[in-house]
Amino acid sequence: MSRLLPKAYEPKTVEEKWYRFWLEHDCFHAEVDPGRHPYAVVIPPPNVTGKLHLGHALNNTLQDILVRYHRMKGDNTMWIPGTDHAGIATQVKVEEELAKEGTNRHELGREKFLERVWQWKEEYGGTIIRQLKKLGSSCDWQRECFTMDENCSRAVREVFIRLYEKGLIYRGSYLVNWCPQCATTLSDIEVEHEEQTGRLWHLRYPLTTGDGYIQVATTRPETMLGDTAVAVHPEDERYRHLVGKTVILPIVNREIPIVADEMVDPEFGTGAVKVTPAHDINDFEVGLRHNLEQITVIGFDARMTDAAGKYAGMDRDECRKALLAELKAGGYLVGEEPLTHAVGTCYRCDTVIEPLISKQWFVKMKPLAAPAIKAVQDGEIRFVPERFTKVYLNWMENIRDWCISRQLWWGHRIPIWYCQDCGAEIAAREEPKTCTKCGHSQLEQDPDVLDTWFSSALWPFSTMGWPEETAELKHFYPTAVLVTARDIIFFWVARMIFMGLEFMGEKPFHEVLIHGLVLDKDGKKMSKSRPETNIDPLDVIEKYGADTLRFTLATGTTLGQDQRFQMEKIDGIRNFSNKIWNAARFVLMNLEDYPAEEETLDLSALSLADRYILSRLQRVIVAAETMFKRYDLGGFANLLYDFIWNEFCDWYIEMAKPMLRLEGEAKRTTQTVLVTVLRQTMALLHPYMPFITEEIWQALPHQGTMLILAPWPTVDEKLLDEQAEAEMGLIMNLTRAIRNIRAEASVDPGRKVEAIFLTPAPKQAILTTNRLYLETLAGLSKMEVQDSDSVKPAKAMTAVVEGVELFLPLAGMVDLDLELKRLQKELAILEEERKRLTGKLANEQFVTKAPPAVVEKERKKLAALEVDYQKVQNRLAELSTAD
RNA sequence: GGUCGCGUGGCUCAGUUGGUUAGAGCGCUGCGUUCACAUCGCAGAGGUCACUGGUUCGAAUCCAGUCGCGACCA
Repeated sequence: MSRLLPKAYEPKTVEEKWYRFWLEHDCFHAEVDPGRHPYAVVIPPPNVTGKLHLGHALNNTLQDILVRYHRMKGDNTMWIPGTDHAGIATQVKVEEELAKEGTNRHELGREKFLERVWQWKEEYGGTIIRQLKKLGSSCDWQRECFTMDENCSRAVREVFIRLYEKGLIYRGSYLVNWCPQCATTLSDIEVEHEEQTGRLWHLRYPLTTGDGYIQVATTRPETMLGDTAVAVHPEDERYRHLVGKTVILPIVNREIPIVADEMVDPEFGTGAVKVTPAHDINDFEVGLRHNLEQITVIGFDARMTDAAGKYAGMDRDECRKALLAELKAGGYLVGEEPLTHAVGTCYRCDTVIEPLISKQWFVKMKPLAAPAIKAVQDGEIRFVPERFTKVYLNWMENIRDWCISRQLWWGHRIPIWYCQDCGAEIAAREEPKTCTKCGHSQLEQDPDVLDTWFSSALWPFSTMGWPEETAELKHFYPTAVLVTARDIIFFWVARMIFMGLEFMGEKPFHEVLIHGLVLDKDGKKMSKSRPETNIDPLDVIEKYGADTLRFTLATGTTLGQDQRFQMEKIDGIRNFSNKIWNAARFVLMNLEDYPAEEETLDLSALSLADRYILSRLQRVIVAAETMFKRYDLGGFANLLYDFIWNEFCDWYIEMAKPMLRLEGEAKRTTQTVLVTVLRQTMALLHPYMPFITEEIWQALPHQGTMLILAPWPTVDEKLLDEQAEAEMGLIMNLTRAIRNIRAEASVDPGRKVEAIFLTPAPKQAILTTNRLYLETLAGLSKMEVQDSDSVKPAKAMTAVVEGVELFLPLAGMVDLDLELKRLQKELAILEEERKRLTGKLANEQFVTKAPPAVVEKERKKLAALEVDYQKVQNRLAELSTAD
């Protein structure tokens, strides 16, 4: 490989090259190996027809970071990828395609339609997988799964049958969420609640006795045709006398009772509500409690049914208008007011949901929820951040039975057959030939399919071959961590937990890492309706490279918090990539005479800068350990950014430059440190930016074949060097002080100046041994180091840094006024801080109650401050008298 | 209505169990093109940490309340 790297980093070719290389060397694949510590992750399977969006990019970046980190740490790391068949979403797409051809699924028939869906899947299903690869995801592609493949399908049937046989799956009549557009039921969580401004109509229902009315308030007047009661709160004084009486339902002329039920909120509307058990979930429950008739007046097509009398056949919205007109004419409509309320809409198509009674399949949840609650309460499964535990528990504890049948064709067909002769209901793993009851062979399978989430709930074990007792399950289950966004806790995380506990007898994962959403630059959810705010991650990868996208997303991550995505940020990280690239170029350019084969780090030969940067590197390695444990991936990314840019590039490389101009051991040691630090830094950064780090690592002297499989850096305690960090700190502060003076005095940047330092002996040594750094970094022509009581230069710009008095006798350039102002400003700052500290230490309470270490620290601080303060003050006095 | 989160320099955000003079990136100002990088360097300006009260020797951090924003559940 050429060591002549281009001046600017070009991600495209580099990324393609290394991804291919890793695949060719099978780096992502893991085999069962009982001798090694397993680390398994299953991907949240994206929608098979989907395209990568920024949410996926974040989700998979985080997973890949964890996976690459653990792989380098030596764990037997396996990341199972795959896709979800996404029932409604996929079916809708294919139906759209059919519509363009002027046909539809009913004309095609079920079998032909499913062929089309599979065709579609073959054609477009690979898209998201290819995109995941572009992101750099190091998934074990040999283990790629699909929720409709043979393995997963078998697991689905097995789970269904076992639950059925246990009595935990049943078929029942219940009020379900019906989407008239998608023509299917939806589970409770597939319904989104949208705030809408509607109206609250007040209707009066005449009492049967003829002596008055009861006034009800409703947002859905058209459902009155199916009213079978009026309800009031049992303790509502206004209505107590009416409970038990009946009213005549206007227009319909049905006599219906007034019942008392706790469900009614006396504060809302008139305090009396109409009860429509067939069209509202609360009313449905009231109906059950009071034995009310359920009259379905709206059908599956969102049109009024025959039970609606003369309104039959009318669309629900038209019916509302017509009905209101008639009610008004009849004097039953007594008022209306605007009201914002939550309306249930379909999460797919946004159509307003119609609650309807129908026969559906349900999973009985209470028995399954109990262990799932316990596992989390006992801390066996840990949510990160912890607060999501509550979200989960809240939902689990109030869970209702799960409606799992969907009136779709694309999905796992419910494994139930009905005997056309005797009506028996047969659950079977394979299609039965004859009825188990009557022996006849006229069997018909239930036409419905299962909720997509039914199959994804089994994902952690179905992908490892369950119900077979595979070696994979034994070794890799439970998986280590599940990484997902918080909007999917109910849909998926919760269901995996109870399914895992029920069928594996063990939780599916130890930890759940919940990350936030990626919002647009205005902090709004990205949506199709505002395409201008949508950023396509593939465009970003194309332009800036996957590393940049990954690092941008990673640095923006704080535990569980949403992040805004801004292109300015991308630019910043692109610059960071370029910075790394050029730092590497610099190191490589200075390695011509470097004997890579004999690389050894001789501790006794290290310069202060060497000791400093090596020590700082150790601190980064230490931080990695604790930050990864806490899942503070964003924090560690920022730490690396800072270490690389500020400490390594801005300081160490600049200090290395003069060293590299020397000959012999000094140069060689510097080369060694440059290589060592850069190589280790590339390792630390690799989980975040796999491509550029591999590219650089390969170009540097190294051992082993590739960085992706290189060992994770470990701390070398010998290199932790507090003293070096402190001494370097002094050099850095003096450098800054000199630069500051130079800038304020407008000294030409190219001009070298003289500097005199006055300080007691211990610091003199530090300054003299490290004079090369000061001279180079601060632009000094010569420097003198003298005792504190030496004669001070009369005309000079000055500063005091950590007890060191600094003089720059800028011949002909010293502006006395400017200098006085500078020093006065400095003194004011010191003065304020001195006051603060003196006050604090004078406080009896503080000295006695604060921890001694804290008090001691403050004392030392004050002492050091006093010195500087005095010196600045003296200098000011001198200048004033000299004037 | 319930639960949760957020409110920190012009903008976007960090801030671990309360303890240096509250940090970063972008933006802004001034200077700078020979020797890794102008996708850069150096220097600098800019914050009563939403508000009120409380706990504490000490609060951006803990508690209570108020206001504003967001999410989820009902």
